[in-house]
Amino acid sequence: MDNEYMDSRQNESSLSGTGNFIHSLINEDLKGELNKVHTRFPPEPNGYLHIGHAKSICLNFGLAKLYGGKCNLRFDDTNPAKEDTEFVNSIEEDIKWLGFDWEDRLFFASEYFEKMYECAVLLIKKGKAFVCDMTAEEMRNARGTLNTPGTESPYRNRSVSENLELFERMRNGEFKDGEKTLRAKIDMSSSNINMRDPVIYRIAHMTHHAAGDKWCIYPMYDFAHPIEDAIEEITHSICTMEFEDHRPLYDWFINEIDFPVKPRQIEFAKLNLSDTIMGKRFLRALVEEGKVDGWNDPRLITLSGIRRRGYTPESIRKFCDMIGVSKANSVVDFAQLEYCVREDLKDKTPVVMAVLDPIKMVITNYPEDSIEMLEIENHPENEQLGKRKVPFSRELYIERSDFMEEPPKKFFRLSVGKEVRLKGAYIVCCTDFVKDENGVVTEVHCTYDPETKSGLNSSGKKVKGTIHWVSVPHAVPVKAMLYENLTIKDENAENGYVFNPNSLVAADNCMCEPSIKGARPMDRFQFMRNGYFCVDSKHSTDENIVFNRIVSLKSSFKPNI
RNA sequence: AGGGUUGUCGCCAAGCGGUAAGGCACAGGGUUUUGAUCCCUGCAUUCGCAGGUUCGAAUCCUGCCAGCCCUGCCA
Repeated sequence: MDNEYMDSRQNESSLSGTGNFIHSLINEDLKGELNKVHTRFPPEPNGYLHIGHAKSICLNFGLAKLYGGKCNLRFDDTNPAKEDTEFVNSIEEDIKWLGFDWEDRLFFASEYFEKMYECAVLLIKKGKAFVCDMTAEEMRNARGTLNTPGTESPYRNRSVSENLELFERMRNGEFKDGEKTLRAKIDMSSSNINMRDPVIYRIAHMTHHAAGDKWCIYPMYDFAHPIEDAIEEITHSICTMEFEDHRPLYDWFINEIDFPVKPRQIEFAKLNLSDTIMGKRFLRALVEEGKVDGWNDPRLITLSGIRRRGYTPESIRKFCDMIGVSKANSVVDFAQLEYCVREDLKDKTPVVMAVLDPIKMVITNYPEDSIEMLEIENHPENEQLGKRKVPFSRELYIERSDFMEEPPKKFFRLSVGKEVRLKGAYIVCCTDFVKDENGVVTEVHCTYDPETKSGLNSSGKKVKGTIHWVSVPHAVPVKAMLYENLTIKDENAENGYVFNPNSLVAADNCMCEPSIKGARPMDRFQFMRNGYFCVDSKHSTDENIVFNRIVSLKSSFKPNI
């Protein structure tokens, strides 16, 4: 490696802040024989990607970028029972959306089946693998336990030629599923159960999503993965902690098959998010029971769900960057993810006024038929976002929560006798209000001060609160989907959580200023004081716009004090 | 006859024998026509616990303790 390369690498490294333990390992490797970094993201196409996968994607592609190397996308499709082309498509889409590019390096483990078969034959010839006739149950019983050694298979000492013949017959479909397996011959008394003569090939008469019916024997992960890595000349094979015990096996195959390049497996802790379940089984159940709106329900932490919710790829990358990489199993606070979207959205998202829970405000001293078109900036700081005209009239919708009959101290909004500014318009003073027979406030009456017009305030009046509003005759009704945690804690539940039936609240009467007309799916807005919203890509139409709340705004307002 | 691995602030996380970075959260204060943003300020005399080595230990040694993973023909 030349010095120039080293220098640029270190500069990049220092730019990205403090490193993690994987950087240290790679740096050490680079001081030795190794002169390149080549990683891979190897999903099994058996489901949808979630934010935990994003961590791995950012790690693998990020490492490649940092070290001027490459990262492959490889589908680890060695088990036809679980895999489907539908998932390879969604996975590719999710990775692209996240902003990563595998260029021309899209691979499938199934492309290597012939090579893997040859490797198995090689092991047999070396006397390091044998065909076993034990049933799954027999094998389980012979495996021993965590505290006791296993016992050797009675078929362990078959001759090389018999093993060769039997293995070929396995491939030719002469045996039924489960009738025979190919096993590595290692050590039945190893304290590492993965080393107790693990199965490396099983029989499965099944159509493979990519290979079709070409094969009826399929390699196991432990055997296939090191071979896949070696074929692609992966230098650092990064996986999650639960594979730590498999590393000796990984190395065993690499050494026995004697690949010229020796990829190194490194394990890191997978992501856990507070109050969130990543498990496929849990998610699948919600989808199948119809409790959520498909795999891309905006409450789900699948990448497709999070995307539909309105999270940006930048925010996910920032998040993955921020949480770091270590071996300690940990739970990241969801607030950290929310911080990342707000951070990404705050400077580039136009602000509009929308009232989630409207009550009518009547400005009693404002002329009946008058309409003013007020010019309001689209963003308080980012002038590039321009301005827009917003109609103002005698009757407005305001947020129900912006009026209180009996306000607590430090309530900066409306109550009788109190003043607020209507954003971009006038300061109004509440004079009285109307209640229905149930005691529910239905209307708030105010008077406005013409001297206080936005930008032209000659009254010298200052007011503590500014609220948003929408002109009644111009209001565009929209639907706003407000989300809470998908799950709630329940000690009796299998994984400590159950579905939260209140995780979705639809604000059906949401009233929006007319500039919202024409909003397209995936357009994002800040609804002033209410949070960031994104036009739903599934249900929104030109006539009936549906919004998902991505995240609320932070608030230091403490009611009830 | 178990093995592997982890333990640094409420939550992430640097730290690699020279006297505890940073972010999130939280709390105060300032600016503000979003109770937002922005800007200050505060937030671990201590690193799972107990010993030891050392002038000096979160870092090295010994012994405990706790969490997580492993007995699929899943990945």
